[in-house]
Amino acid sequence: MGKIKKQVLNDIPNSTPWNPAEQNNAVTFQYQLDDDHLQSAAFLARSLSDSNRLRILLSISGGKKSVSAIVEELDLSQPLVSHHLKELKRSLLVKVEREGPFIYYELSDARILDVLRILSDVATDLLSSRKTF
Amino acid sequence: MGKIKKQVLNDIPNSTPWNPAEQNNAVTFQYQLDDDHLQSAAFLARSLSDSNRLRILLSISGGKKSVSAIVEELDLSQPLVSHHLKELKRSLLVKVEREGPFIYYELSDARILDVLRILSDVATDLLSSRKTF
DNA sequence: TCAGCATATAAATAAACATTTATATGATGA
DNA sequence: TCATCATATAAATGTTTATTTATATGCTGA
Repeated sequence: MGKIKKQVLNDIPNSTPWNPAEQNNAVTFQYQLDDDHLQSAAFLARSLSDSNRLRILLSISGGKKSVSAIVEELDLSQPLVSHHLKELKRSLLVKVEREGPFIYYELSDARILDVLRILSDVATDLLSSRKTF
Repeated sequence: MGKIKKQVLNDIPNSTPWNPAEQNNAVTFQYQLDDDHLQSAAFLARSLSDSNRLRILLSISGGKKSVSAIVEELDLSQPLVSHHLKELKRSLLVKVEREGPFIYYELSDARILDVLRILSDVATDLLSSRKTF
């Protein structure tokens, strides 16, 4: 079954020293996640909490795309795509670039894909081993 | 007004097999993230989108804790903690265990901590040029 | 049985959110 | 300039959500 490669997590840049420890197939970090960090994480998680937004993010993860290209590819209405792009811009998850009448959007940090991969894996595992509930 | 059944993680279809073929060459992706997986990821992300819920998750990430212990530690009202724990249980992110009058909750998958770490790091980097979102 | 503690649930409220429909803004070429 | 395409914004709507207050349920010892 699919597990994300560990070196993806090891590649995470950070300025704090850390001691990884194995637990449940995950690298647990022992440096602190204070309330401010949790609030930032919650804010970004909120941006990732809509599946249409995730479809958009994935669509622009391989390179910049115009709004109309996204609209056609995902079969969503143009105002809806613009709305979600605005939200994603607010959370700095996309880079914007104008070229003539076109406006191009692009995923600003590829680690978001790692997050989505982990969440998807976790969901799969939780659903297959839900013996507890 | 027609009541719509609240979505639980189990409701999300996960029967689509992994596709070992690679098509997204931007990042080290091993499997396809199809719409079902994105929906699962969005569902879990939604559970992580509240900072009080993240504080609770972090609080029970090192081992099981009773509701009252969480309440005291985080200085939140008991109904609020119970409410959030119910949401976390709905998304299978916590394990529950009764012991006499006490009910213990525990993080069910440590990879969630990796997700929070990454999100926090990404937020820090994205915000490096400003103060808040 | 009852009292008391631990936890869950219900009800109410205000805010946030996703989506649709309609309209506005802005760039480009004729 | 005008017409048209690309995108953004506004308004409206129904839904979800976080939180508070109040009450109910469940367990245990006396």
